[in-house]
Amino acid sequence: MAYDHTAIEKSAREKWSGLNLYTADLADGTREKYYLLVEFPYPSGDLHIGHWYAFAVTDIYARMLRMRGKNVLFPIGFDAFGLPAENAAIKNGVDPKEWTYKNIERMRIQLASMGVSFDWSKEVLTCDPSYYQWTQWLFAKLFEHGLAERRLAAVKWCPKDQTVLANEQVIDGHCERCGTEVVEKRLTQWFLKITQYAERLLAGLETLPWREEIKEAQRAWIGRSDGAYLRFDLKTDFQGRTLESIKVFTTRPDTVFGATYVVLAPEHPLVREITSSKFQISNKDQIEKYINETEKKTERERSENKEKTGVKLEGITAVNPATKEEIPIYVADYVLGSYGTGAVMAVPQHDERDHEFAIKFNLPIVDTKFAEWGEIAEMGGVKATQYRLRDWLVSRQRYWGCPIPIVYDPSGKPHVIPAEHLPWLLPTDVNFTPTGSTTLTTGGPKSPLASSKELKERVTKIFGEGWTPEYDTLDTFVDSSWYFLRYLDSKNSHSFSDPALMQHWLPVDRYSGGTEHTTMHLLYARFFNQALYDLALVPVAEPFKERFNRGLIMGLDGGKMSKSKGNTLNPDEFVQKYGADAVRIYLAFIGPYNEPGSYPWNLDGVSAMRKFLERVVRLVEGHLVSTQNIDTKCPSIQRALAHASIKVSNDGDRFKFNTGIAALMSLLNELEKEPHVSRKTAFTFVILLAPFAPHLAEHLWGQLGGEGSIHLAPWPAFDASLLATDTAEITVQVNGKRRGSITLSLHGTEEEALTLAHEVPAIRAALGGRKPSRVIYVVGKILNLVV
RNA sequence: GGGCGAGUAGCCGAAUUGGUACAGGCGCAUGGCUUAGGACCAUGUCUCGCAAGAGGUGGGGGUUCGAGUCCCCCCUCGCCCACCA
Repeated sequence: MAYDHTAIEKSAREKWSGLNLYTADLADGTREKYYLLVEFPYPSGDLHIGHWYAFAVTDIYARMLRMRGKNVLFPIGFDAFGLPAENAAIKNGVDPKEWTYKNIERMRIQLASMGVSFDWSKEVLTCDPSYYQWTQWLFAKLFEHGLAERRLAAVKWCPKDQTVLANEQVIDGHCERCGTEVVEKRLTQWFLKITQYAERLLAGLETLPWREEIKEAQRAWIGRSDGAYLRFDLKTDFQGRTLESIKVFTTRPDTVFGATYVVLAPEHPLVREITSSKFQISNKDQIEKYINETEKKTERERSENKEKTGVKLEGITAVNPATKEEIPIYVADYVLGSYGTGAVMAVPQHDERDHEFAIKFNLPIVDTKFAEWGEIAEMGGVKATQYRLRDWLVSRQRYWGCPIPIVYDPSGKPHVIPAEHLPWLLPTDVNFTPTGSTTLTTGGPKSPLASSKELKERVTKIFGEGWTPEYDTLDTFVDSSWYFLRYLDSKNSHSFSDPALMQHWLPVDRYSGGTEHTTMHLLYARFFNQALYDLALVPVAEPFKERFNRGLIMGLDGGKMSKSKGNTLNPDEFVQKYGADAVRIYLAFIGPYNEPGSYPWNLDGVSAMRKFLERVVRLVEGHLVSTQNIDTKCPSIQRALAHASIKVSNDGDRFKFNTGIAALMSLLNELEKEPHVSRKTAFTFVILLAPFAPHLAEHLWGQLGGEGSIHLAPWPAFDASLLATDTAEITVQVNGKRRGSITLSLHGTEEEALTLAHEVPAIRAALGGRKPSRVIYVVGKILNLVV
């Protein structure tokens, strides 16, 4: 058999490992730099088709750019902290660290089987102290500048994973990781103040050449709303302390005349104050009961049950600042405590939700005039902007994560752990099982780290008696918010990254990743970098110039691959049968990589790619005997080669590998028709194929007598003039209908085109002797005669 | 419910700026080569028509000499957000 892929791939990989082909020289400023980044994997220990799609296809571009003379940085690492390691520990009693490093070891080998040209010399492992030392250092910087803050807040809690979650990790009221319904808890937790950057994150999008849908998804997530604050004075008939007013946020201050009641969220501090005080509210019990009921509800129940509920505060009213009328105040859970001021003015005439509530509670719905801004300002209205974005909750009550570099003094005040004590090591003497029991904080759950004796002793020893550790670890999204900075200088023990290298290599030129990270990792990383930029720690505010979201490979049934559906496919099976190169080409050919569509796996498709490669082998081997370069003078072959070279290159730039491969197939079809294909032509073809099928191309290169590795060979350069022909076939239309064509010099005039057109019988017939009233002539393309 | 994207052949998909719609592949058909073939090679493959020709990019309208591409309305699917005032 001419194409023994197993042997060919093995020997190609051996050759590469000896040549150190893919190590980027970051200090080399002589060639144009290109930082190609792909989201690093979690070391689950199992390489699936999704990984192939992510890495093998992106690799095509890395290889192509290298051959095109760019200084390419294509690094890889592992996002190695996270729950699965810990769950394995709980379930099987293995050490999370051991579990993780073993998986990494396995995945390195699996990744190598793809023939991906990663630069392993810059590998980062987020779980390694040499890495998380700097995660901690950066966190400390954010803390010092007021961008990390510990505060009591209503947070989302996953009962199964026994940890809090960031807003972004709650999907439809369920835990993003395990799908368990989340509950709300009031806990003191660490937050990164991403909301301070809402405006910057929006503005930055305008500077980026990303697909509109990615930008739009981020804009929607940030959720900017422009409106105003208005004050509704309270009218009370009780003695003692006076509550002056309720501040509401509205995007429609002009509808204030129609506000017929005011609603407070059950979490609104005023509600507590009113019910717990001596105020003369006649239905305190009822209100308290309602608040308790609301607290018991999950987020989902609260939003899914659209039936409006609420309780009126009896004995207290508000004054509409526009009409000066006294209006009732309600507590209702359709108003959220975490957005705006937690209080709204209800305008049933203009707001659907208010309308529904008004109907149910029999409140007036009045048609009103609209207020001018001048009037609103006179009422004390102040323009305001609100965001849907919430601060990023980064505390996790889990073991296998980066320890938060904080200690508490005897009074409970948090202090950053000084840099000299970093890395602040994750203790090993812990009970991994999260207990969920309450602790010293505020009725919060207990983190696994709280079971470590060593950690407590460490703190006492360094900071003194009465000092206590922070027991939570950081959300793993913090780890991955800066890993691409570390790639540039992964061994540096004095700094998180080298300023000069960052200056040269940032921003990342192209970032390839999954759609699911649009409002998580991609947003976090942008925020993190903007913050570091403001602290003069990184040279660019926007870390990623281009962003490409890839699609999804579906199962044979067209559905999303999942173990429960039993429609998963094992890439190893196909690699064994058809070879890694065929699998790579298949994935690249399955659809446009620059559009996040979903592409069903097709068994015939993989074998078709294998056949294509076999034809390539036959072409090359069949012409090995020829030492002459007979066809290199043949203009049609030269044009075909030039065309393919330019097409493959351009399509690569657009991440359209499907059409690039189609161009190679067309080229092969043409070459197969030639009676004689020279060695030089075969060389060219194999070089064009190299980014796609790196192993086979390496093999054929050797057979043809190529020196060294094909992956160091320069991309074939063709003069664009080769493609420029003197003449072109021009479509001739009569009244917009195609009636024939003429062949004409590109320098030909409209008169010449007309003369030639009149010589074509079909065109003459269509004209029927009439003289065109209008002639549209587009050089090299079309001649349209309007009669 | 709102936002964004998409809809092209039996299937996956091509179509730089508005300029010959369907490249490439799959599948299918016919023929060749074969003891045989699920291998390989050749040819064909949007629809109607013997042909000349006519029609055709989810449906309807519009702009234009010319629309898959631009504009308006509708339908379907996908993704994101969703009681965010």
